[in-house]
Amino acid sequence: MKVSTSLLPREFYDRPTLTVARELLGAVLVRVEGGVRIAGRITETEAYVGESDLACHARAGITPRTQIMYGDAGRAYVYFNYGMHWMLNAVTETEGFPAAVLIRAIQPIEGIEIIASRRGKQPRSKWTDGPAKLAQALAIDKSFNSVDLCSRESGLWIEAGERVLDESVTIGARVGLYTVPEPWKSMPWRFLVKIKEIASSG
DNA sequence: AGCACGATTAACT
DNA sequence: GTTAATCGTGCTC
Repeated sequence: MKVSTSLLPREFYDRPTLTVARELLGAVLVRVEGGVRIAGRITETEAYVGESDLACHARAGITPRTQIMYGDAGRAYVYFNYGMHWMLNAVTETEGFPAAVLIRAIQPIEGIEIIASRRGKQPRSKWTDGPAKLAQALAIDKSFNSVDLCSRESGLWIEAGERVLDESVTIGARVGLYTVPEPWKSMPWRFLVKIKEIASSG
């Protein structure tokens, strides 16, 4: 096992959001809870870019909820949805420009027992294959909003992982945007590692 | 102060 | 394929 630090630096996030969303595939989301590591390889992301993107929460401008997206890159934007689900995003781009990458799915690597205890009612393949599922598996909630993902202090960060080849990546329209108008609804800003790759590597 | 809605999931048919 | 669950947020009154 790799022991040396491979924490993704702030410069990684301070780039165009689509680039960050693409390159986060294969990176490792890490959560330390009571000294125990829970980690997973990121397999699906979506980009939400600026006030003009009507699917992005920042379409409403700066509010108490969205101000984190206007801040420095590399922080976590965690918000509540549908009355019961937490979603984890990584803030991207230069301070002042609101954008973030939604982390939609991971492939469990470490802390399997803990993930199983939280998600065990479901088949293993469904433990962390949705944004709210991985948040539940890693015990991520409102208390993680605005924490710095470029530091290990908060117990939540992202490490560099194996590079995912373009031929293993599927790009498509973001999902769940039922009432978002075109062209935003169909923007190909969703990135996922092909199922075949997930199955063969895990 | 009140209200409609949502970057979803799980349990139905 | 359909739908209920459930509450923070932002907009309207």
